Amino acid sequence: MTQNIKHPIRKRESRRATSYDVARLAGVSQSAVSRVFKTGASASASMRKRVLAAANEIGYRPNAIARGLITQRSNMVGVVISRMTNLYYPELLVQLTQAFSQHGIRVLLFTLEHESEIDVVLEQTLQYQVDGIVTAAILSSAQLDMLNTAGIPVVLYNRQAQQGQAAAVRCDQEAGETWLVSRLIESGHERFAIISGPQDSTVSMERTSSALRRLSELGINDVTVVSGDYSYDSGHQGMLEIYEIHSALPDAIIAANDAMAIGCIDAAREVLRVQVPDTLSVVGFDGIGAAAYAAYQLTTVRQPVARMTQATVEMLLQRIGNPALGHELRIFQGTPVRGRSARLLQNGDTP
Amino acid sequence: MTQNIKHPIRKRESRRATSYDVARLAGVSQSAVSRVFKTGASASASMRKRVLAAANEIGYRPNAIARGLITQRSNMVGVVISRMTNLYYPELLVQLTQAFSQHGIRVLLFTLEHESEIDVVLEQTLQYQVDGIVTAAILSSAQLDMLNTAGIPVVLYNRQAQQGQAAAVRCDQEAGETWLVSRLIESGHERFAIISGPQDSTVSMERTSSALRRLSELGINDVTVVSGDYSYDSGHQGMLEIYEIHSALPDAIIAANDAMAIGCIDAAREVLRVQVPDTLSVVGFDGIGAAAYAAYQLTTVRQPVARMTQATVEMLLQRIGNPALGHELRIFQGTPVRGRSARLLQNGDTP
DNA sequence: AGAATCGCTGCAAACGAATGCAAACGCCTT
DNA sequence: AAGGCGTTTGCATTCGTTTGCAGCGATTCT
Repeated sequence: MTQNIKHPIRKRESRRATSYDVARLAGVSQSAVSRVFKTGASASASMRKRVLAAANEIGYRPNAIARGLITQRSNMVGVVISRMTNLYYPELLVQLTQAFSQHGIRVLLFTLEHESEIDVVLEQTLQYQVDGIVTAAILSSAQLDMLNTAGIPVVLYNRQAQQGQAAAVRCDQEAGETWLVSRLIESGHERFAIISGPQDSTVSMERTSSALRRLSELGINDVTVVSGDYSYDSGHQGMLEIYEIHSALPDAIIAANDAMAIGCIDAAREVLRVQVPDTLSVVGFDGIGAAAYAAYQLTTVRQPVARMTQATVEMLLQRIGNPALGHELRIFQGTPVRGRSARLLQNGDTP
Repeated sequence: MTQNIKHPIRKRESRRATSYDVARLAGVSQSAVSRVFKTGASASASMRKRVLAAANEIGYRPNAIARGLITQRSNMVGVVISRMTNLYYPELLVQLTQAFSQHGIRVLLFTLEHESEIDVVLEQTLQYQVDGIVTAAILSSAQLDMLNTAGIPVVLYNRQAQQGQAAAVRCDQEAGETWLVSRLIESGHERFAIISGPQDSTVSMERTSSALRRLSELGINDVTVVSGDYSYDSGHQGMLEIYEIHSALPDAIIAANDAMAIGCIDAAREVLRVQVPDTLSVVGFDGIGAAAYAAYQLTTVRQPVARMTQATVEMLLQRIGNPALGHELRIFQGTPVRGRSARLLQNGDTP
C-alpha cells in the first residue's frame, strides 16, 4: 500500500515558493514568470493571467535579495542618524523614509549613540550593498574617499564635507543665526550667553560662530558660552551653568537647537524663577514640533525639513542613476519664527 | 607602442571586488576566502594572513546580499511603525535598532501614515526576505495567518492578536489606568473627561475602557469622551472640545497618551486660563521624554521601554532560530509617575 | 613503520531571479 | 503562398557567496 517516495524528504518542509515553482504550475518557463513580474517587460495577456493565477495559488513573491544580486541594485539606502535625543531627527527620519518609499526604495536604518561608531556602521552598510547613503553624522575625509572609490553615492544632511567631496543638503545656519542675533540686539538685549552643541558637531560650530560673529559686528564681545549635547537635559543644565558663572544673569540666551532652548526655558522658569521672555529671552534653532507647544512658543528658525528631505532624496537618486555626477551643495534658508520666548520689536526685519 | 587590449572593455569599470578577486590576488581558492571571513571556519594562520592582506589591498567586503541568498538568512528584520507623531515611537525605534544591532541584525524601516498602508508594506517586507518582523501597527487576522504560513516570525508591540496567533509584548494598560483613576478619585476628583486615541487603536480602546470601567466601579458613570489621534495638536483640540461640551469644566482629564496630555495642558493653561493642577488635573500614559519637561511634569504611567524592547528582540530572535516556538505574550507593568499635572494625595497606593 | 586521525584546502553545486540571444509564433502585405 | 516584420517565449548563463565532500599532507598512536 505504501507508495515509494521518489524524492528525498526535503529538509525545510515549506520552502518559500520560487519562480520555478510558479513556472512549473503554470506550465511556462521561469523566465516568463520573471517577465510577468517585471513591469514593462513583454508578456502576452494570457500568459500574464496564467502566471499570476499560479503565483497567487502558491503565494509566490519575487525574492528581492536574488533580484538584487543579479541586477546589482538592492533598492535600499542606508540612513545613518546620530543622537536621536535631538528631537529634530525623528521628524527627519519619517520624512526621509516616506519620500524614499515613494520611489520604491527601502531604508536600512542605523542609529549611532556615539559618532565614533560610524566606522562599524559604514562597513555594515556597504556589506548590505545599499545603493546610496544619507548621513546625518559626520564623516571623515578618509571615509568619504572610501565611499567614493567604492562608488557609493552619499548625501550629507546638514553636514559639511571637508573639501566638498560629497553632495550635501544644508540649512543656512549663518543666515539664521544672523537674523536671530540682529533681532535680539535691535530689541535692546545687551548681555548674551550661548548654549552650544557638542564640540564635534559642525552644525553647532557653525551656529555658534555665526552668532558670535554677528554679536561682535554689533559691538558685543563678552559672551558666555557653555556647551550641551543637543538634548533637553543639557539645555536645562546649561541654563544653570550660566547662572552660576554670571553674577548678573544675561538677558538673552542663544541655544544651538530647539531642544536645548526648551530645556533652558524650563530651568529658567521652574528653577531660577526668571520670567521668559520678560526678563530673559531665549531663542533656538530647527523649528521642531515641541517648539510650537503653547508653553514655549519658541522664537527660532525653522528648517524647511520637507523641502530638504525632498532635495536629499532627489540628489541621491540622481547620483545612484549616474555616479559621475558632481558634488552639489544645496543650501536652504530657514524660516524665522517670531515666537514668544524672546522679547522682540514688532517692526524688525522679517525676510 | 599601443598594446593590444586582450579583454573587452568592461562595462562597469570598477566592479566591486569579489571573493574571486581576493582569491586570485592571494593565490588561493575562492572558498578559502569565504572561510577566512566566516568566523569559526577552519583556516590556517598563514592563509588567514595572506587573504586578509589581499582583501585589504583591493578593498574587498563580503556581499551580504549574496550571502543572504545562499544562507536563506538576510539578517534583517522589518520594523513597522505607524503614526510617528506619537512621540513614543522615536524612543522605541532607537532602542529597537540598537538592541538588534548588538545581535548583528539590521533594521529595515517602514513607517505608515495610515494603517491601511500595512498591506503594501507587508508585501514589501516579505520580498526583502526579512528574518522577522516587529510591528507596532495593527495586523488583521488574515495578515497574521499569511505571515504564519510564510514562516516569518512576528512580534506585536503593544498590539493584540485577535486570537492570540502571534507573539506579543505589551504594557499592562489596564493596571496603569486603574492606578491613575484610583488615585484621582481618592484625591477627591469628581467630574471626569477622557481624550481617547483613534478608534482603530487597540491600545487606546484598552486604556479608555479600563479607565471607564474603573470609574464606574467607583461610582462615576457620567464621563465625557472625545477622541484624538495621539498627537499634541489633537490633545489641544480635545481640551477645547471638552470645554465646549461641558458647561462646568471637569476637574480631571485622562488622556490616552502623554503627547495628548501635554497638548491638553497647554490648551487649558494658555487658552482657557485654567490652573493645572490646581483646578484641573491631567494625566497621560507612556512616560515619554517630554512628559518630564519641567513645564509639564506629567502624572502618568511610564512604560518600561528598555525592558520591553529587550523582550521583543529576544522573542523575535528565539522564533527566528526556532519557528515552531509557540505564541507567547509578555505583559509588562508600567511605573506610576506622580508628577505635578494632577492634584494627588501623597499617601495613596504606590505599587 | 604503518595506520588512523586531524586540520586545511579546493572543487563544484547550490541559492532565486534577470536577461541576451535566438527560435517560434502570429499577422499583414504583396 | 511566400516573404517580412514585430511580438512572445524559452534556453542558458550570470550575479557572489556558502558548504558538503573529498583529497592531501602532517601528526600521533600503536
